[in-house]
Amino acid sequence: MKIGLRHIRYFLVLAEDLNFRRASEHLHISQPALTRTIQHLEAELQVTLFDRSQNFVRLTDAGRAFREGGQRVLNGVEATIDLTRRISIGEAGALRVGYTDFAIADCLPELLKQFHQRHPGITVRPHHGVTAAQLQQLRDDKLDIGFVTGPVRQSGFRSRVVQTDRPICIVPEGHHLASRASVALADLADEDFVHGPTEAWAHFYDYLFPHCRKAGFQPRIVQEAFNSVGILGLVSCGMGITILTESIYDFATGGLVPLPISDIDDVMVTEAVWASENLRLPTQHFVDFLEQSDSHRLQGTR
Amino acid sequence: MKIGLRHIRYFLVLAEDLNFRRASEHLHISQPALTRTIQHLEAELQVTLFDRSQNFVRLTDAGRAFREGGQRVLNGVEATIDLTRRISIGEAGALRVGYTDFAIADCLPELLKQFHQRHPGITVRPHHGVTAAQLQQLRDDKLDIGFVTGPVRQSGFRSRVVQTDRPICIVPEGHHLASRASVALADLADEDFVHGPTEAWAHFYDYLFPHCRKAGFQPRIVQEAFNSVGILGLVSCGMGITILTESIYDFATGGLVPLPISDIDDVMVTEAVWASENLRLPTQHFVDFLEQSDSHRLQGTR
DNA sequence: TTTTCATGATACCTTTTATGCATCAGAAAC
DNA sequence: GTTTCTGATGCATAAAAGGTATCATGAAAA
Repeated sequence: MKIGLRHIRYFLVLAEDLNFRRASEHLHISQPALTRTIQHLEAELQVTLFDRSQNFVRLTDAGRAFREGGQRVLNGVEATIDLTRRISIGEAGALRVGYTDFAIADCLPELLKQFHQRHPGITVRPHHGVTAAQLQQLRDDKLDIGFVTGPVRQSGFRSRVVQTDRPICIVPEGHHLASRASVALADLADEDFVHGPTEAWAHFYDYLFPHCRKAGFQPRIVQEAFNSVGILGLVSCGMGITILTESIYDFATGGLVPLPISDIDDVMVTEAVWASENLRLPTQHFVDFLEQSDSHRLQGTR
Repeated sequence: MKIGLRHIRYFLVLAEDLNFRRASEHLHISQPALTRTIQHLEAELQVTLFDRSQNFVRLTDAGRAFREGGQRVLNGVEATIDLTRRISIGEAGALRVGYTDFAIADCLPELLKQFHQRHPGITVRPHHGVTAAQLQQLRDDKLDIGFVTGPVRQSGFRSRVVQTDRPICIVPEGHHLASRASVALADLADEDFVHGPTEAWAHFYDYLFPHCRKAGFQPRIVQEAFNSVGILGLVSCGMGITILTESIYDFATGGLVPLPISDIDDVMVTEAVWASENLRLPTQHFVDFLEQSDSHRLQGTR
């Protein structure tokens, strides 16, 4: 015969009462049933857990150890059952959220904060990644929600615009354009550009380069940085100029001048994107949350 | 029906195999028995743990959580059973050891180190206390073994001499006796003495004062310190002289001069003392250990 | 297509385990 | 003494777990 939770439950009540009859009443079983269960437990352990006499019952040293361990076990079982139930109804769980530099710089912090308030049991696990990487991770079920540079129109995904950014030109202090109130794209034709990694940033440049072509030039890339912070750093030390978004610029530490671009009318969108089917419950909750929050605060914050 | 360890064991094997038939073979039960056990588990939890199809079985998110928790529970049960068994045969446990300043200054560290080598599963819990306090704690079953200033001849206790100390006189550097090679007790009759707390140190002064009386004087106490370190401190800053043991003097930081006392022949004994009956297993092991170690290194080390 | 094979679920019966009732044996209280 | 606690035991019953045979379904083979 094997030890089961029943033995531990009975044992703990008896260890509390130190009286077979009273413990059996608390357990709503007969006294002989309790006596035999404890006997079986002791036989299986090959350990005497209680010193019995007609006058008193008390724990042995081994019994005390078993009480501590048994209590921990029961607590563990209860906690496990509770967590499992909560996960199954979507009250608890983990949500793997991907984000780009553009998303984390603007809408994401507030969005995640509000989501956490609504679903405090769901742990958000953020993963930084460029758009292409996030889409692949979504396909591989490595990610539940991505925040990417849109628009995303691949099949198998649904998406929702969460943020719009107007691109701005960023030049170092002292640059010959720095005193201008704004620039037109054509003004930048002869400038040196600092650039993000070409492949990884494809989604951003897919948006930007057509505008440059329309203005009659191909940006001259002189430096490639690893990420947006790196780009701003290279610009601030005079390696060239760049085009990014206002929210990214807010992260700059100084030595930079932002210039509106007069002849770009459309905006760069950041979208939340998720698989179109077989959503895990936390993901479904996040999608529902996104759609609800549309009624309150819509799209980009600037 | 309630969840038992059986359900968890079966579940974990199935979560590993993800195949009812193979899992049932690993469990040495029939496939229908496993199917029903898992059904009962899911019904009791009100949670679907496995996605089943004719082609594959896989864990749900909730199932993954239950697997982690269940594994922890089983590990906890196993560890608890193991510890309980080891305690019951005396392989593990706790030993509450009391000690005086005299004991800790000499024999105790080596003794405990050797005991730990022989019984690595037994945790020694040291409790500092003067002789009287330790004897009371032994009576109250707050302590298993005491190391006290002997001799102890109260009924209900057994004891064994573990250390003998020859008292020495300790004077500050520059004291008028400091240049002597040794002193006789009578030489100290007019000195100021620094003293331990009278009541707590009764067992030590019961040993010392009769010698003084025989030499024709009652020590003049000018300062009472809280413990032996305090006594040495007060002596070193010139408040008076004291009589302690050589092993205690080894703890002094400087500014002190030890002087043998020529006319004290007997020694101060430190004894291990324990209750004479109903010993806990760790205590019994320690007593056995003490009696064995007598054959190797006997009594005091100096 | 049809057949075969492997899967998990069910039905039915047997075995094992747990429980309750009645009772015993020993110590303490009266 | 007698009563009244205590925990333990014997026996019958109920509940749980297990085994065998079989079903339904979908994938792979013929």
